[in-house]
Amino acid sequence: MERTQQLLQAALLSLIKEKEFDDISVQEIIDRANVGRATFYAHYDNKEDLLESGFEDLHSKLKERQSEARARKGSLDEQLFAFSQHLLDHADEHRDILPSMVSGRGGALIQHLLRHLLVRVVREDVTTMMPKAGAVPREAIVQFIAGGLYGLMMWWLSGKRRMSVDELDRLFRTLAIPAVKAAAP
Amino acid sequence: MERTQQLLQAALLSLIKEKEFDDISVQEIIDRANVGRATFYAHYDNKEDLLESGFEDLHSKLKERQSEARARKGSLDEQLFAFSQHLLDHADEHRDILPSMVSGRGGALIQHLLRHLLVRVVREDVTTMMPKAGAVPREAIVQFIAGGLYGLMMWWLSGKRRMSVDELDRLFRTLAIPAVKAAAP
Amino acid sequence: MERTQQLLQAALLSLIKEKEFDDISVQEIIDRANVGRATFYAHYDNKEDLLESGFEDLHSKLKERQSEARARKGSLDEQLFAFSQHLLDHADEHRDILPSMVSGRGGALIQHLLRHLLVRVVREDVTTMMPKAGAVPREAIVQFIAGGLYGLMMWWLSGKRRMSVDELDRLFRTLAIPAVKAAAP
Amino acid sequence: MERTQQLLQAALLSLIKEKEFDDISVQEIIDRANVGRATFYAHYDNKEDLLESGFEDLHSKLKERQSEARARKGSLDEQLFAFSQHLLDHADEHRDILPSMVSGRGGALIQHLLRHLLVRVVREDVTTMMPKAGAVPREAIVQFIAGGLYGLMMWWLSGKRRMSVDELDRLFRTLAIPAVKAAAP
DNA sequence: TCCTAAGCGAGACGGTACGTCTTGTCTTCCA
DNA sequence: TGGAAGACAAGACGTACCGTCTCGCTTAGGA
Repeated sequence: MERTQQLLQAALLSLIKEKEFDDISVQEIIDRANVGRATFYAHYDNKEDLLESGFEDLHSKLKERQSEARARKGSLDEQLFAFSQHLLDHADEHRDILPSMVSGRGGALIQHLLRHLLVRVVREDVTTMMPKAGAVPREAIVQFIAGGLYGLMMWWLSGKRRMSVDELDRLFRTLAIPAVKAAAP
Repeated sequence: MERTQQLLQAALLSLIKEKEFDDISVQEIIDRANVGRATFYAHYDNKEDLLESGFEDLHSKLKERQSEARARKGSLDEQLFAFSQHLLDHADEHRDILPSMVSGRGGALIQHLLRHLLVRVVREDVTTMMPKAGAVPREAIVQFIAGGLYGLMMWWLSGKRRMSVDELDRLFRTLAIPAVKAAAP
Repeated sequence: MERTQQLLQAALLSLIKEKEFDDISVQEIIDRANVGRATFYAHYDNKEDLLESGFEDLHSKLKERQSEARARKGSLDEQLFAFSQHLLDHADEHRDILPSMVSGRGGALIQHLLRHLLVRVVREDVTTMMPKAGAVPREAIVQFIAGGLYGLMMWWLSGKRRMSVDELDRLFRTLAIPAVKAAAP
Repeated sequence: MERTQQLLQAALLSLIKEKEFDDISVQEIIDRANVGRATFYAHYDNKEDLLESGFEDLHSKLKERQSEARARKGSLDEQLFAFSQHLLDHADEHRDILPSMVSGRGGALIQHLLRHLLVRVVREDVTTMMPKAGAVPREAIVQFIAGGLYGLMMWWLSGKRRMSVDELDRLFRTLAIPAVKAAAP
């Protein structure tokens, strides 16, 4: 990745920890990244585009780990949703982005992108693990599970009570695996 | 509800079918509603506030129907998530808002509000039907189910293939009820 | 004249005494005038337009005095170029704009506008005083005299040696009146 | 003169016939000249500098012809302003630059440079022909005559009616020589 | 013949101003 | 007296251009 793009990504990330995404201006981003305005627009269409590209990078990283996990042996239940550990770890690390996400005003886009990311990751998992469709369309399962996981994550991250990554992972599997089994026996 | 507020709500609704929420300016809303600028700001803080108030109204309506449904006898499975029919009906009616929602740019806030609405509705249901918490925190179930329903709805509404309200309702229950049962036996 | 326009005119005038016209940004003008950016552009196309409007106002004022002067009796020589006194007085008052005019960079436009102003004023005078054209086209006389006056003024204003308005006026008439007489006997 | 400088001069000249000077960007100049950006700035400070250098070259050329003309015998009236023929010829050749000069916006700088050129040329002439100052300061005469000539030229060049170089030259002398005589008998 | 150095094209970059747009406040004026 | 009309200050937006800078490529002269 280019130096400039890294600088911009980092600047946005650091700003997002301070205020809502909508309240961040392009000027602030480029000031913090020490980058010219034109340069910013040479790389990204607007700040939304910059944010999106960050999620894109995360997606690539997750996808990679996913294949690695699948390469390792294990029971079906273990292989299913093997990405969740890495994902939740990552989320845990970036907990301080949370304030920017809870509010509907500035966080809406971030939430949308996160959900979109989850859908794609879950889809890749479900597609691989359950090659043939059952009574319930596979995409319906994907959307349900991804949505459920998203709900859990938002609740977990914004919860006052501290819950470990493992605990949440277990919760997720407790809820998700029966749903999958019921839909595709 | 006041005449002015109705005019504004209607104007926004009609505009939302034409373009994304973010691309709608206050000026356009008040022009279409034949309302003065100052009057708009007398009733709402900003256009987000106006949008939110629409969801608030919807919530009240759903809540009402929910209690009615619960008053009627029926199996536990029938009583659980009894709101889904009404909700999906409503969504089906407003299918034309969809284009405004799929895009991340302008639809993010609408999506956020819809999800928030679902969480509250599901929470009311789960709280009533399952008074005591089990191994899985009740709120986790709520968030998982609401998120899953949200995912299903987005998929259903934007799907090319036309699927009836009943069909989707059945899908939802197939996926959700096993999850709940697994979490709170 | 509107309050806003006056504020903007005054702000520009005051800035022009500090730096060259080209180095003044719209932002500086509106800051000093305590006016919003949009308001500026509602009244003027750009800063050049604002500058031009100032010269337009000056032209109106000069034209008025010109008719008054012509109403009074006097020899032909006295009536010819009767505006010069007022004009030079005005220029003398705004001597501090000079630094902005000498440089070719920022002053070019101001000089152009001043010359244009002189042409119009001289034309009105010559047209009135010499109704019928001679061997030399009347417009040629106008352009020659206006250009000459312009040259004299620039020299006078930027001259180190202080010369009174009256002295310059006499110089101008010494040079201009023979030229006119030679062209239109 | 270096090849690069010639290319740049030519590019600017050709562009100036198409649009106003202010609307020409450095990028356009170097594109047309097939020259790198850095190379441009190695030779000139900015596009104004490039334009100015063109006038500088013209000045040298005129000065040369001026001395030649003075070397030839002739009446005083013939020797005075002997440069005018060559100057007007040159202007006539470059008539197509005119549109760029009439507008105040982009033409202001060109006009300024032209006037500056005329002042210098006239000054050299007057200084040589009238060594001792009279009642009217010699510089005042220079400025008046140069300004007048400038006015005449602008009128001539932008006039719809086609007038020959000789005709204009005669007009100029008709107006200028009496003025000089009146000032310095 | 090789090698260094200068001159140049290409173009990325930080910076700045532009003119447009929308926001939320405030004032005016009409019904 | 309430609300439509709209003027306004504030400020972000995306675009355009500037002048600086760093790359390689080319080309010519000296070793």
